[in-house]
Amino acid sequence: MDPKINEINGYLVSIFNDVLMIEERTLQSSQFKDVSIKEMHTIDAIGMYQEHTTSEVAKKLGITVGTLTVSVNNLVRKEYVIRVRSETDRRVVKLALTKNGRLLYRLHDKFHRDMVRETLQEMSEEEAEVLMKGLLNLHSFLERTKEQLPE
Amino acid sequence: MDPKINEINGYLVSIFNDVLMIEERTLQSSQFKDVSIKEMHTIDAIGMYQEHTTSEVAKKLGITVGTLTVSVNNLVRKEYVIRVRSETDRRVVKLALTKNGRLLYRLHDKFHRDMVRETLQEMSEEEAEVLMKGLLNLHSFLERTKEQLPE
DNA sequence: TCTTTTTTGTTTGATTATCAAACTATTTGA
DNA sequence: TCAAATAGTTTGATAATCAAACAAAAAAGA
Repeated sequence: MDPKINEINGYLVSIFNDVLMIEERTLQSSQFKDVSIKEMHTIDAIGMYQEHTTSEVAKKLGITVGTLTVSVNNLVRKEYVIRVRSETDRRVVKLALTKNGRLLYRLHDKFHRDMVRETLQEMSEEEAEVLMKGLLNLHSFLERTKEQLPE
Repeated sequence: MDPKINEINGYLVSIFNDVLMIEERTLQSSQFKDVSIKEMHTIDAIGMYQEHTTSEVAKKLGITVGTLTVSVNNLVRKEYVIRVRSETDRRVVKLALTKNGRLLYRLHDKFHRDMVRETLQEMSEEEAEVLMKGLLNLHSFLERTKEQLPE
C-alpha cells in the first residue's frame, strides 16, 4: 500500500506544479502578458455568465475582500474587469468581465478542457469512470477536512 | 464526452484550491504560525534526506535563485533551515533543515499521505491502479506540454 | 422617525513573493 | 596568470496577502 501512496502523492504534487507553471508561461507568451496567474484565477472566479459580488468572488477564491479589491483595481485599470454598483443595494459591487476579459476567460478554459481531454484520450469509458471516482473520493475527503478546520 | 470533461476539470480545480487552502489554514492553526504555504513548499523541496544546493532547490521550485535566497534568509532567521558552505567548492551553499524544520516536514508529509490514503480507502486494488494510470496520463500530457513551451 | 448595529466594500501599513539586473566570491580554462 | 564562467547575494520594483481602520448604505430597534 505504502509505495502506491507515495507514487500517487508524487503525481498529484507534480501535476499541481506543472499546471501552475504551464498556465503562467502560456500567459506570459500570449497577448495577455500583463496578467499574472493569480489575476487569471480571479478572472476565472468572476466568470462569464452571472454577475458576482465582491464578497462572493473573494469567498470563492479564499482571500479577503480587501485583497480582492486591490486586485480588481489592477484588473479594471488593465481593462479586463468592470465594477457595477447594484441598483437595489448601493453598498454592493457586482463584478463582470469586459470583452477582453471574456476572451481571456475562454482561452484559459480551453487550456483546462484540452488538458482533461488529452488525459481521457487513451482511456476507456470504464477507466474514465474510475478516474472520476478517485477524484470524487479525493474531493470529498478535502471537503470533509475543510469542515473540520478551525474556522 | 463533454460533460465528463467538465466534471473532471471541475474536480481538479477544486482539489487544487482545497489542498492549498487546507494546508495554509492547518499551518496557521498549528505551532508553525510563522510559516507561509510557500515557505512550507520550500522546506519540502529542501527535504529531509540529502543536502541540496541553492540552485537545485530553486530549479525544483521553479523560482529564481535570488527569490530563494530571500526566502531562505527568512527561514534561517526563523530557525527552520541552515546554510552550509561546501568544503570542496566554496561558492556552493548546501541547504538543510534544522530539527524544527524536520518536524514540520514530517507534519506536512503526513497530511499528504493521509489525503491519498483516505482517497484509496474505498477503492479496490484494480481501481487504484486505474486511478494511477489516469494521473500518469495527465502527468505525461503536462510534461509534453512543458517541453513544447516557448523557453 | 431617529439612532444604533450590521453589512459591504475600500484604504492603508506591514510582510512575503517574485523577477531582473548589478554585484561578490570562487573556480575553471586558456 | 588572467579572463570567463559559475554560485549565490543584494537591491529596486511590483504583486499578493492580511488585519485593522475606515466610509457608506441598509436593516433593526426604540
